[in-house]
Amino acid sequence: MNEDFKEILKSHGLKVTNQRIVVLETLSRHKGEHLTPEEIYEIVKKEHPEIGLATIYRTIQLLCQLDLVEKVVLVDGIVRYEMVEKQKGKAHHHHHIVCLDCGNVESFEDDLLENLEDAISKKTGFEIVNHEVKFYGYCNKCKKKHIN
Amino acid sequence: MNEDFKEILKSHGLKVTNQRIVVLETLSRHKGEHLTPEEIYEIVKKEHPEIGLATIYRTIQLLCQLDLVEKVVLVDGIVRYEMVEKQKGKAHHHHHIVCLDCGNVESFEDDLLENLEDAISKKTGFEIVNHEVKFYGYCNKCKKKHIN
DNA sequence: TATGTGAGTGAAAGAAATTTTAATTTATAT
DNA sequence: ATATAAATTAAAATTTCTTTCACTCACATA
Repeated sequence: MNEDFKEILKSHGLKVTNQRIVVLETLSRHKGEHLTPEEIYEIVKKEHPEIGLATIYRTIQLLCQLDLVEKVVLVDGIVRYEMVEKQKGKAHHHHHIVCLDCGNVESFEDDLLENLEDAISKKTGFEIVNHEVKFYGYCNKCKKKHIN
Repeated sequence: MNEDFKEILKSHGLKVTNQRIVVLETLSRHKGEHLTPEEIYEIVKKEHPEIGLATIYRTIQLLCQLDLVEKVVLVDGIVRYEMVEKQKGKAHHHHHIVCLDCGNVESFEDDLLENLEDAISKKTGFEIVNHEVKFYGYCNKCKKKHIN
């Protein structure tokens, strides 16, 4: 999986640097979480204080372009990143559900909307290539607090 | 409709200031558009150069809290605002379709997802209060360019 | 295995977007 | 009319992200 990454970099004519490996490994150790660039920086800094914030920004941008990492922007406007989990080399479609109280972001899978694209496409004349769904609500923990 | 706004402000214990009226009227004259704070500022400045950018920011935040204006954040991370169009006092649910080429944002109505909330709710344990759907693609104009 | 070259990096400066501060003005209740 | 609390202005500060530039390192080639 680390070797795969090296291959991906090479096949794009990019250099295999320690910084890139460290950032990807960090995100890999935090699968399912949605981290801000600053948070990624703080985690990386513990083991590699020599890696600068600018490199974190450049690297996550690169990882996004390589489709290894996904950028997530919620209504709060805060930019977060999450590791793309691939199955058989293909990333599966997933969406986000956000707790309005604790801010926790969970992912869930969904194929229900694929056929909706056609309908919207006909209606609007757009050629649709992607879609994004976010649900906002209260998670199990916060739901209880919320009632009181 | 202007009077309505004054009433809303008063009923929330807020003062009816010229700046607030100007900002709301400006957004009202640009229904269906999705403007950045800076764009709103530029439009307002033409008629009212004395109104500062900070006031624009504060006012649109206020208008959001009053549910008169909706904040829209796309994957580009740029924050835009649009006037909420109400029918019989109730805002109807709508979503966005974004052209990846020209950046144009269109709104469209949708009630197809209402029942989806229940399904997702059961699946995740979240109490869902809202959802947001964005489609990304190429609009009619750009579609043609895109093929070539 | 040594070496040249350009891609990548780090630190700092720079931008861009938004918020805060503090002095002043204004809406509105009395 | 006047007091006063809220709102505004302009500037400074903050936050978030990007660019610059000198330096370093990965790696293709010899």
